Amino acid sequence: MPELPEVETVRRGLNQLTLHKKIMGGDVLFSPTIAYPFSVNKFILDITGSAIAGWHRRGKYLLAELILSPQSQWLGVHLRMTGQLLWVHQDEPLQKHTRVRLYFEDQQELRFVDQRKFGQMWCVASGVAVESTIKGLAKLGVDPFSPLLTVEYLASRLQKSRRCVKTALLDQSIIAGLGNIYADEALFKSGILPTTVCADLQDEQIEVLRTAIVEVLCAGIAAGGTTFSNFLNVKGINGNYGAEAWVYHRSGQVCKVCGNLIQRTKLAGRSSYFCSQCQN
DNA sequence: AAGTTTCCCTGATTGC
DNA sequence: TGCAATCAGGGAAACT
Repeated sequence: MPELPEVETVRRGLNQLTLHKKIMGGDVLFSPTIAYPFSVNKFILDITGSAIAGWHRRGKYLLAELILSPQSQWLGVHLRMTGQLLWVHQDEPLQKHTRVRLYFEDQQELRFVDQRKFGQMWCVASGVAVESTIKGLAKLGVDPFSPLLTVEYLASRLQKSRRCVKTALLDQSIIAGLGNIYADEALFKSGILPTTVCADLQDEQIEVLRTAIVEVLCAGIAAGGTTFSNFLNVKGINGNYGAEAWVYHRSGQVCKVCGNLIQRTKLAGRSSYFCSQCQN
């Protein structure tokens, strides 16, 4: 499940490998992957001939600036649960769940592989704001690495809410980029139970939580993403974060800090892992 | 209106 | 052994 660190890992890889490369054409093997424009043929037509000026990230969205002189447009990608972007030679045998192929010069290819078919791509026409085509972007809250993620901001978003803090952390309209793994890890590092009601959090706890969020995301990026969920970077290499997890996916195993057994509960339909001794 | 549930999907795992 | 039920989860839509 690609979260911010995994998406950031992919972004950096794409910026190393695809910069200034020109799209010569493409094939869509599963049309629902293309969210916009509604015609798959128009999508391929629109992007063909343009060159990649750079990859950006907003939350878990990837945005490539495409230059088709003198115009520039945007290619948006969301990996959702199982999406992968792989930079391969066109002769590379197709992966089982290949959904979209973008052909570049020199027989190179950017391949979108996505087992569960939740991933999406958009081509946003030049002169159009990306948020108006990629609706999810308009709803995103602050980036965890932005100076806008202050204790005051978090307090203002949390203090009125009766939701569990874990559920709030997964809400992309508050903080953009956290998912189930790093939310659990951040709560563990903060010593806060996932079931804690947002409104009950003290300012000191919010400060600890804010710091922990930034720390776990930085650790995830430094490790090149998590090993969970078939995550691969653009070169097809798995990340290293899994072995470092304090609580995620460790129910029944001993807490690395206190030796207690890690527990699991379900909040808003998502598994939450925690240590009832370290978190309270 | 805020908060919860459902849905989309496939492969691995669990249970009878 | 074999098949069916369950689980996994990002985000949007449908619901309460």
